[in-house]
Amino acid sequence: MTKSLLDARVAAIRRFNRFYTKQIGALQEGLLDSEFSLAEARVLYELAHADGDSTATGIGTTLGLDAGYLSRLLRSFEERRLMQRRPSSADGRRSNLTLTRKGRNAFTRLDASARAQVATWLEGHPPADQRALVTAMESIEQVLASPESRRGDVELRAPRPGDMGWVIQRHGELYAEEYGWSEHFEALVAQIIAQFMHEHDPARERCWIASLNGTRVGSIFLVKHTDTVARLRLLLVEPSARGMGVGRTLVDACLQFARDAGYERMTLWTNAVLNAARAIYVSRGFRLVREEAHTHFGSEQLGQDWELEL
Amino acid sequence: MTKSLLDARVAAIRRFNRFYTKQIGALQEGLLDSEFSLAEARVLYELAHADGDSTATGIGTTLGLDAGYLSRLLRSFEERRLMQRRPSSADGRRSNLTLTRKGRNAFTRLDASARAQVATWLEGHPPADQRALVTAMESIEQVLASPESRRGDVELRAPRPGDMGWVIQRHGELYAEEYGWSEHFEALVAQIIAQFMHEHDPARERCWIASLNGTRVGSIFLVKHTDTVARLRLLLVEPSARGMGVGRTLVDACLQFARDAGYERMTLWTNAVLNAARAIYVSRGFRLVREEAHTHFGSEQLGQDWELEL
DNA sequence: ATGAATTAGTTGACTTTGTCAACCAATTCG
DNA sequence: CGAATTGGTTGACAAAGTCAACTAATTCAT
Repeated sequence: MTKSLLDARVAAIRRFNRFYTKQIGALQEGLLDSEFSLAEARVLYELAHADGDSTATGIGTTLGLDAGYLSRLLRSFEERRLMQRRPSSADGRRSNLTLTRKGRNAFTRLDASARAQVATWLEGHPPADQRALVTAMESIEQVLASPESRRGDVELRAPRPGDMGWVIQRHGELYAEEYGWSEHFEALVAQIIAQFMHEHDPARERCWIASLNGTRVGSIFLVKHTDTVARLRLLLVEPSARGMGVGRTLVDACLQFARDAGYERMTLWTNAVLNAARAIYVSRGFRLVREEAHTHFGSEQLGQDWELEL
Repeated sequence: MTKSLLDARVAAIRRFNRFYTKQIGALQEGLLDSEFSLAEARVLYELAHADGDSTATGIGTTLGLDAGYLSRLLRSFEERRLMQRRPSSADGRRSNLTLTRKGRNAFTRLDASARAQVATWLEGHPPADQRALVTAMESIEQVLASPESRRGDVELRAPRPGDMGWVIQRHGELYAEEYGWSEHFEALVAQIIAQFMHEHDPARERCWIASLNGTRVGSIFLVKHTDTVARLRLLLVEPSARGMGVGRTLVDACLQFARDAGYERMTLWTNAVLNAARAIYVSRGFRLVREEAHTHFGSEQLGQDWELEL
């Protein structure tokens, strides 16, 4: 990556941090007239959401609080009869922390008022902004969350409004960005999809959209080539979701469906530069049957026909 | 809006706030081994970026700091020879604050190390994630920034890779969401666009994409109906950009182009529910020439043909 | 099995950060 | 002109956070 691009991103992130520091400050003013400080409210939240099996150290590390500070904070909770400690049976040093009924009530009240405050604030923005906001926040969380926790399950589903356009859009953008392909490629994709939407036999032709945590991350189409030969088209996996087996899942869904629909063979056309896709085809038993150079998408490409007996 | 939708959004925002509170905490640990506290660093930033004409109260309100706290903080800056006060000529109560050379140097060092820290952190994420992150952050800022500051200029441009897919996608999503139209509408849009991409005469047919701060916010197409009659199609304005004259700008570009291209008349087909679009057509002199009910998109609609002598 | 190292948690001493009310002096408003 | 407001300072104080030293239970290495 170029230095200037990284610099620009760093600047954008620092700007956002400054901006959101103020934002969070504004939203947390509601705590001022509650009986809890910000740190207390955060701890209370953790206690309420891991009820029974939270320990002081656990809370300390998740919230990044100093052990000493937390210790005093917890003692004050105990003195206010909001929380109880039970010595851990497994480890004599540890205590298990549970909210008392009073503590749970206090949390419920606090939570409700915080929710109401955010709701009021949110209602001051037009619905379209609200949606944009939530989408953007979710995408930030997803990117920054640890790789383990972001491995939500990839789900395959039937297309919904906007999905077909998305497939065209992402094909156009990604192949232009990664391989420099011209607008003729996007035009070809649009042509294929318009044709598919206009008329397809749902019993023998189908499209799947892969989604991860509600975000579109991939697509694949199976269409009829002849009565006995199925054709796989438009396999796409978002860069952000690569290496998670999305492509394999999509191809396997196609194979399964093609077998069930009574096809005897599957064929597909791809290009030699697409290494990741080829690896999947090879692993599923496809064989390369023909290669032909072409320049349909603005540069010299090696088109390939692959086939598989079902 | 339904209650549950608002609730879900509120929950998402609160989750993000908790999440990002930790994130910011982690990123600010770099300050620990500098000579400045977080509050000091923020004030220093403000001083460096409004050099000469910043006042104590101004900084206090932008950063949300208590006047008393800030007063002491500024005195400590003065004692450390980082900053100077000059009494304001306009207002005897005020002082204008300027960083000394030493102060500017200190800021430069601090800024460089903060930037390096963010860069290191950012480089731990794949480029696709970085891009997603920056995009999402910019979109949050844009939504939450004051309405004045977000009125960047709307620009019209020729389509680029992904744009055509985007037009299809947003038509499909928006009309499904706002009017409950079926997938047949997206199919129609895909058909029109596939046709346009496959073959159009750039001298007499054209597409414009409206963009605001680099984000796509609208589209319009002008195609040949007959040699003397132009047809306007696929006028779309993102909800987030409505009320900013995007639609008018797009229609006017079409009218201008059609006149220059030698057309004598312009026609368009729309539906009665689309009030905002109709207002634009009326204001530009279009006349309603025919209405016809249809159910192409899943519900009873009143299709309308409009015309304008150029 | 045992001594060393680590971990969970506490405590005292301390700094930083932030709040509140009272106050002064210059400015603006009616 | 006097009252209200604004920019800024100060004292007193509370909240938030840091650091090092400590105890007791547990784990690890040999």
